Order: sequence, then C-alpha cells, then structure tokens
Amino acid sequence: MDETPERLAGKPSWLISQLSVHVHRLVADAFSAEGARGYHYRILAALDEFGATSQIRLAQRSNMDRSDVVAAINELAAHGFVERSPDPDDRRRNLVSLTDAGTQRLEELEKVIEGVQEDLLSPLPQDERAALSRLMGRLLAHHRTR
Amino acid sequence: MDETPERLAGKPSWLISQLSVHVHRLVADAFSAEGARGYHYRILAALDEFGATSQIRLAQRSNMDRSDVVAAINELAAHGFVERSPDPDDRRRNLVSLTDAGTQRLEELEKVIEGVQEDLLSPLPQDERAALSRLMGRLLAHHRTR
DNA sequence: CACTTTCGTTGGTTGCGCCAACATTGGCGC
DNA sequence: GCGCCAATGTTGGCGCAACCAACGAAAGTG
Repeated sequence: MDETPERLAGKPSWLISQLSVHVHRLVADAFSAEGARGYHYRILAALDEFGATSQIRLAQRSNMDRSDVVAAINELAAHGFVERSPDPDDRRRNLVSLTDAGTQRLEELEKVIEGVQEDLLSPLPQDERAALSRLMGRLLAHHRTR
Repeated sequence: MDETPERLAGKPSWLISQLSVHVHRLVADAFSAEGARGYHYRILAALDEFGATSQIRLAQRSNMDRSDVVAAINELAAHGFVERSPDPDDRRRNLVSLTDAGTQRLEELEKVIEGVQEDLLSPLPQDERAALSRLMGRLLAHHRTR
C-alpha cells in the first residue's frame, strides 16, 4: 500500500530529504511543545559554547542568515533568555549574551533534543549509529568547505 | 573560522537536516535550471512506475499533500507533461496520465538528478555510499511504518 | 432516503533558507 | 581631516516544502 517509486527510493538525495522531513517533524513537535523552535536552540548552543558575540558571528556559528538571527534574538530576548548590549569596541555591533534564564532554557531544550535523537535512532544499534554519523559527517564536511 | 557548536555537530538530527539543506540546494538549483522542481519529478516518477491514477494515490506515492498535488499537476499539465481525464468508474476522481512529452521530461529530469547524486556522494567510495544508503533506508523504513 | 466518506480544490500557515536595500558606524587611502 | 568602501543590524520580501481546514460534488452505506 505504501508504494514508493524505485526511482525515488534508490536515491540518496531522496533518503536524506525524506529522513530530514521526519527529523524536522520530531524536532519541531518537541520544541513547539516548549514554545521554542530550531533557531532558538542553535543560537543558545552557540552562545553557551563560544560566549557573547556579535549577531553576525552568531549567524556563522549557527549557520543562519543574519536577518533570521535578528528575529530569533528578538524572540529569545523577549523571554529574557539573551540580552543585547552595544559593543563598546564597535558601535555597529550588538553584543549578545546568555542570561541565567537562557542557560537554564538551553538545558531544557537539550533534554528535549536528546530525546529526539533516541527516537530517531532507535532502530539502529550503537555501532551503526556511529557509522551513520561518521558518514554523514564526512559528506557534510565536504559540502561545507566547497 | 567555521565553528560549529559541539552540541549541534554531534547530533544526528543536526547532521541530517544540514545535509538535507545541501541536498535541497543541489536539487533545487539543478531542477530550476530546467524550470522544474522536486514535486514535478516525484509525480512523474510515480506516474511512470505505477501508471495513471487518481491524484490522491499520486499524493501517497510521492509522499505529498493532496493539495500540493493539485498545484504540481496544474503546472505539469500546463506544459503538456500530464493529462487529467475524468475517471469513468468514479466521477469524483481525475485520472492523471503521463503523456509522451511527460515521459521524455522524466528522462531529462532523471539525468539531472543522477548528476546530483554524483555530486553529493563524491567524497565517499562505492562501498560507503552503499552503507550510508542502507542505514538511511533502515531509519526511514522504521519511521514510515510508525 | 438521509448520512457519511472520499476526492479534488481553494486558500491559507509555518519553518527554514535566502536575498536586496538601507542607515549607521568603522576603517582606509589620500 | 575627507571621501570612499566594508561591516553590522535591521526591515521586508521571496521560494520551497510540508501541512491544515473547509467546501462542493460524487459515491458509498445504513
């Protein structure tokens, strides 16, 4: 009943994008239950790991467009998870920093996204999960640099 | 310079969605150069493999929403690649069928998408490509049935 | 015969990834 | 110092893919 054309089923591009659809659904459902979305987690993660920076560096680190960073920061700031302050060294820049509430928020979202990984990978044993990550990582590294 | 937070880089969900971004870009660029998009190829592939059917079966087979099938069929029909005819057995249905031009179109798009696979997988040797496809296929099969 | 279901269709919404344009500010050549 | 270009934040827009609600017409079911 669930017929998928061979032409599609056999193509890596199809597998990746369909898998991504499921991933996106899992992530979006889990995050939206918390009133968050992917962009928020990405920015919080980047701030937590690399510390306060300009929005443009945030954009690079979380692989987003700078205009989308603006919107996401607006939303995060409205909840008090991040703060914007003018950079004294360069008045063009906003220094975006994580608040205590933001750190806490990140830990919440971290739990959520960890649960999603489990859901996602449940059919694979540990060694195959690692193999999959390794292969995807190789492809990604290649296409990021070029 | 290209710093990605560990929290992201280590997560399969991140790898999949970022990989999907690159895939989507490759596919969209290649198809749009031909004036097509992913939905068109999916529908043509389903029609070619399973023959003329109702739009709702097409939607299932190409994993699309039925409302999106409407739009895609409109576009394909405008170019003469598919035809809508009323189903004599059930007047609620449209029988959608592939024209000769449509078969030809599919072969064009097939070449395009085959080129994308090569691009995409170029950093991996043959056996690792197979391993990757196998693993993704297993995940996909699991999440489709549940 | 009502009642419900199916199908096509219309008209939205959302998330994510983009791009163009503009004002402000900074840096650099002169 | 002045003029020009680059960087930054911001606004407003676009496209694709996925999805949803509602409707009329037609079919099926009691």
